[in-house]
Amino acid sequence: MNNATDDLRIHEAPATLRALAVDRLRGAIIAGRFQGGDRLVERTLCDQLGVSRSVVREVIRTLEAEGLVETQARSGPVVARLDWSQARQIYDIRRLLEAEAAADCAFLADAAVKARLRAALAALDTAFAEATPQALYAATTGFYEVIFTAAGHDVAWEIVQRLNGRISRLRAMTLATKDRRTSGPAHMARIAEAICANDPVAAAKAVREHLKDAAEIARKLLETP
Amino acid sequence: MNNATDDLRIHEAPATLRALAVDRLRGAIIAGRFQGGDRLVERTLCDQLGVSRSVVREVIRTLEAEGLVETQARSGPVVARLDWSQARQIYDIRRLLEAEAAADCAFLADAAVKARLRAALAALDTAFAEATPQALYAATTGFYEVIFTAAGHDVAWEIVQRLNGRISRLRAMTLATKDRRTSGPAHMARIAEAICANDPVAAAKAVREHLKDAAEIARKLLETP
DNA sequence: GTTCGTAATATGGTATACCAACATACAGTC
DNA sequence: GACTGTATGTTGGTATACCATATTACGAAC
Repeated sequence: MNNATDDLRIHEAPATLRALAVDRLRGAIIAGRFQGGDRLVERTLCDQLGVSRSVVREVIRTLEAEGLVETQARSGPVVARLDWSQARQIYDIRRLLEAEAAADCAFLADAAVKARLRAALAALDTAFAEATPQALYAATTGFYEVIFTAAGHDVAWEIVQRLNGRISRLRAMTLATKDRRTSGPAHMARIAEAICANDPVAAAKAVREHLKDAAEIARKLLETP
Repeated sequence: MNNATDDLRIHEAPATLRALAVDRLRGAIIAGRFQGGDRLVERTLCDQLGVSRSVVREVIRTLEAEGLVETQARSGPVVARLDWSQARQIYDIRRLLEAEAAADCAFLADAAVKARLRAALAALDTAFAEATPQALYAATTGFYEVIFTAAGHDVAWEIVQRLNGRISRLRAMTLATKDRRTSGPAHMARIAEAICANDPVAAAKAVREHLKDAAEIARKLLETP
C-alpha cells in the first residue's frame, strides 16, 4: 500500500506569496530590469509586486543574503553593484567547486545520470536558440543541477546557485556579444561528453576551460566601465 | 582639513534591532541552546528575544539563507539538522576555499598582515583557554578573517563564514573531547607560520591537514548517532 | 473502536499606526 | 545675500491587530 500513498502524495509546495515574490524580484534583477545601485523602495515594490510591506521586507532579506541586494544604513536596500573584482572571485570559486563536482559526477555517473545530462543539454540548446535571460538562466541551472546532485554535492550546489544569481546579470549583457552564443554550448557539450565517458580528469578540465572563457568575457564587459 | 573630518566621521552603523536579534539567535543555535529539529515558534521567539514579529520573521529569513534554519511548508521554521553527509561536504568546500586563500595570503603577506595574524593567533590561544563556544567562534572567525581579507578573497570569506555557522554547532560538542583542545591551536600556528614565511605551498598543505583533522573529529561525533 | 466535530495552536499574509531620520523647500533674521 | 531655523514629505524600522488556513489533540456520538 505504500506505493499507492506515494503516488497520491502532493509533492509541490503550495508556493507561498513570499516564494513567488522572491522569484519575481530575483528574475527582474537578473533580467536587468534593475541596474546596480538602483534603490528598492519598499512601498513602491509593494505596488509593483502587489504584496504587502511585510512580504516585501522578507523578500529583501532573502535577496540580501543571496548577495543580490545590499542595504545601506538609513538609506534602504539597493541592487548590489557588480564589479570585476567580485566577478573574478566568483568565477574562481565556481571553478573550484564545479571542477570537483564534474569530476565526482564523471566518476559516479550511471546510465540514468547520463540520460538526464543529455536531456539537460538538449534543453540548453533550445534555450540558447531562444536567447532570453530567463530561459538561459533556467537551462544552465538545470544542466549544473544534474551534475551537482549526481555527484552528491548538495551543499556546493546551494553555494553555486547563489553565486550564479549574482553573476547571471552578466548574461543579459553577454547576450549582446556574439562569440558567447557559440562557445557556451560547445563547452557544455564537452563537459557532458567527458562525464558520459566517465572521465573525471577530462570533465574537470572541460569545466575549467569553460569558466576561463566565461570569465574572460565577463572581464571584457566589466573591467573598463 | 580632510583629516579632521575623517576623524570626526562616525563609522559604526547604529546596529538595527534586526542585526542584534540575528546575532543573538545565531549565537544561541551555535552554542547548542537549540537542538537540530527544534521548532522555532515565531511568537515564542518574540518573547525570548524581546522584539516584534516583523523582526523575528526577517531574522528567520536571514538565518534560513545561512542554512541554520529550515522552514517546512505549513509547519514553520525549525533548526536545521546537521548530519555527517552535510558536514563532510562542508569540510570539503572549506578545504578548497581555505587552501586557496591561505596560499594567496602567503604569497601577498607583508609585515602588517603578519602582525595581524600573530595577534589573531594570540587571541585564539586565550579563547582556547576560556573554552566557551562563543569565544572560540569569535577567535577562529577572527583568525580566518585575516587570512581571507589579506588574500583579497572577500566573496569566499562570505561563503566560509556561512558554512562555519552551520558546523560550529559541532564545536560545542567537540569541546567535550580532549584531543581537539591541543591539535586545534597547533594546526593554526602551523598555518600562520607558513604564511609568515611567505610559503604558499606549505600554507595550503597546513590548511588541508588541519581540516582533515577537524573533519575526522566531526565524523566520529556524527557518523554513529 | 471508529468517526466526526471542535477547539487550541501556529502559521502565512495583510493592514495600519507610530516614530526616527533624512532631504527639501521655504521662510525669517542678521 | 548668506546663514539659520522650521515645516513637510518620504523612507525605513518597529509594533500590533486581524483574518484565513493547516495541524493536532481531545472528546462526544455512533
